[in-house]
Amino acid sequence: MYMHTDKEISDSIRDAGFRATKPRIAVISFLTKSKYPLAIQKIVAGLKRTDIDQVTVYRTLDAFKKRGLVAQVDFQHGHAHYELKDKAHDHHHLVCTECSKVEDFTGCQYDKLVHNALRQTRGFAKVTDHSLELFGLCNRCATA
Amino acid sequence: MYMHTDKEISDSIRDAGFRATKPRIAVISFLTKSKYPLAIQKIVAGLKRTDIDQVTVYRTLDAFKKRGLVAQVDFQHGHAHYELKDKAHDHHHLVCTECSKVEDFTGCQYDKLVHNALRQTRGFAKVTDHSLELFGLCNRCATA
DNA sequence: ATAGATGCAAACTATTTGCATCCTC
DNA sequence: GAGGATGCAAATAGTTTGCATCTAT
Repeated sequence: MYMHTDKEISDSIRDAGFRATKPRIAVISFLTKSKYPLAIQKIVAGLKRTDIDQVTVYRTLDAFKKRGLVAQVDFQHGHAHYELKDKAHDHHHLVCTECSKVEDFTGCQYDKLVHNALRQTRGFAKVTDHSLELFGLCNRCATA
Repeated sequence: MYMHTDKEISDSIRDAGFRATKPRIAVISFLTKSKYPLAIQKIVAGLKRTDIDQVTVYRTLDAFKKRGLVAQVDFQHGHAHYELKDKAHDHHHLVCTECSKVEDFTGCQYDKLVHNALRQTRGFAKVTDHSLELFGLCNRCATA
């Protein structure tokens, strides 16, 4: 999702079928700058100078998620995290259960996984998305 | 997690380092009977004749989760689901995004996944758990 | 007997809804 | 100008905490 200028962001928002409003551009722009999935509160906090309401952030992320622009990620912290979806570079997260440190990894073999799952189950027509997280201990927490 | 009698369930609770109380036995026993991960509310509702407080269910599941007896699963429905962990038979879920139908599948190649992830990342010492869900459309919803 | 577990009330956090107003297309 | 999007207030849902009481070991 190589979006850097406001123009590029606006276009991708319109491509997804939405109006390119200031709040939406700001949310996407902010996510573009983050290395890792963010909690809603972090997004709202990061956007506080722009005076965007929390509710708008919720609605924006929800809408974008439905169109596949944004991924909702669960770190088992009791609230959702969001990141931009980069369809060309599927990746997942390794999360430290002690300190919440996050690192990315790739190579979940999605196609294989889907094929295998559809073969085993009988009641599903297709797979449209997936979530995969690994939980463990980072070096620091493992030795502490 | 082949637990059917109260005796077996009690023992496994004690093995995990807890006291085998009526609420805990009831929660595990109830989960044993479910094919799929359950929302807290479903568990509380299913246990209503036993007069177990919601808070106790939360605490029980939380404690069991920490000891690896129970798995917390995220279907992106806004609340957690729980199921017994069967260490010998790792499985995952295919979830219909329309009607929430769930089916299991196996074969995520956990060891490979872990090895690959630890090789790619530099900051992690070990992986202790994983979550994997596929989302799609069931036959009924796909044709509707 | 004693430490762990429970229940109840209350707090807190996360998320959703309704509606009048606003702004993009 | 019309319909989608926003902001504010308020409601709802999900989860956690404090503390007195209870109970498994």
